[in-house]
Amino acid sequence: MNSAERLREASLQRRDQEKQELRQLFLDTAAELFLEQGHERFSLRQVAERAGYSPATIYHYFENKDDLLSHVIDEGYQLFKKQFIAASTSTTDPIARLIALGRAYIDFGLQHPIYYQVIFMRRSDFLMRPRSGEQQPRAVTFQVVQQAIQEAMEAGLIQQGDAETFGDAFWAWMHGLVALSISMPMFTEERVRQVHAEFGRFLIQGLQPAS
Amino acid sequence: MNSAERLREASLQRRDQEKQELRQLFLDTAAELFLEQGHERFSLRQVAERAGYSPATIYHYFENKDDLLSHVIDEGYQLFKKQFIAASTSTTDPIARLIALGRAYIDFGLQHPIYYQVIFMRRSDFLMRPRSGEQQPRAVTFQVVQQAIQEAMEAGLIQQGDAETFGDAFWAWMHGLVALSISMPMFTEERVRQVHAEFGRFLIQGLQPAS
DNA sequence: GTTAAACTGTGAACAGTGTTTACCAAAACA
DNA sequence: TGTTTTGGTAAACACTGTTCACAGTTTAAC
Repeated sequence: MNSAERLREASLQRRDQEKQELRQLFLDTAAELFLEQGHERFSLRQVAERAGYSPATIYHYFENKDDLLSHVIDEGYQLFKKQFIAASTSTTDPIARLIALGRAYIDFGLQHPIYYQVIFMRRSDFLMRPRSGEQQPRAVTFQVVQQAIQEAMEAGLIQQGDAETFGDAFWAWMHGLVALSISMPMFTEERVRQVHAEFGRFLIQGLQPAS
Repeated sequence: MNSAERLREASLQRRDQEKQELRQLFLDTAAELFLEQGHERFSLRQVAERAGYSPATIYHYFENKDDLLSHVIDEGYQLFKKQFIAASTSTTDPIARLIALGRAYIDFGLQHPIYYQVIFMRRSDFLMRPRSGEQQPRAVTFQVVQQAIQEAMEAGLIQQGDAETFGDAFWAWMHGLVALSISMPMFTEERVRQVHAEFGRFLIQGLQPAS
């Protein structure tokens, strides 16, 4: 490889990096604006203005508004995934794991309501249509839950039954709490935690195997 | 009252009725369009066009888009209320009543997803801010639930506890099922009913008083 | 009966939105 | 040195909710 070729390659690389940097700038600005304004007010033109570019420029880096938004949402989902997986690996006891998963789920919803809202309430289609070869979210969020349930059943810690149905029930219960807290101002964080704690007992009690 | 006065009054009445009729036309057209297009696409200008009037005319009958929409939502809420109250009065047994209320709640959500979505997921503020002297929705939907819970507790049918917390848990559970079915296509009506039926048993079991 | 006031509806405009297209300057290539 | 590709943009299009000045009509007052 001669000098001219090396120069050419370096130039290409630099250009490519600059392109990636601008793309990242749009992504960061979009995420910032999205978390500031929420899903409803989030506007492409505002992203462009804040980033210091014309609205049309964004279309050279993203297909359209949905495309840009889906990447922002993905950041939120990765955050959720990380916290959820961390809770899953925090213990080996199936029951303790289920409790930890429930807590992690609710924690995420309460700490990142805007992300939660868009991921699980408004634009769930972004998660349902698998992106970049990944599996569906149901896989990661509820494979882990279902696995814990399965283990608990096999260990005789809870009643026998269909693990998938149990998993969906688990999801519905957690989602109900978080979604209500987001939609209804009266449903404060404190209230959610109290209902969750108090009623979790009855659930566990009802799930105990007949002795 | 002489002839001239009577004529004047009749004329006034006619004008007033025409005004009410046009207002109702806007309301009907809006409800129709809303149920057709959903909350996101619902547009004032489309309502105007379909009703055969200029967009500006609507502003003589409603404050703004939100005002018009809130009246549409109210129709949906009245429907919900009717079905919910009907379920409540269908039996005197507290446990049976709770089960009937749960079923009615889920039925409404599955049969009127667009109304449910806007009432309980997107624009809950419309219900929270009391309109036309009515009480808050929490009152009607969950007074009835709380009452049944209270009765069940007093009759010794379920464990003692805070009826409000029990009511919120009931709500969260039902809302979780319905909200997931609306957000996640995989959560079919069939699946919701199955999870509801299967898991209701465990809930009831867990709530049974220690014997 | 004439005049003034109130009512009813509208066209046009404003400030937004997402998106497309033609164009321009600068860089890369031949 | 042309020539071609690239990165960015202004302008336009088709929408949105909302406001406002302005008509035509109906009512009220003198």
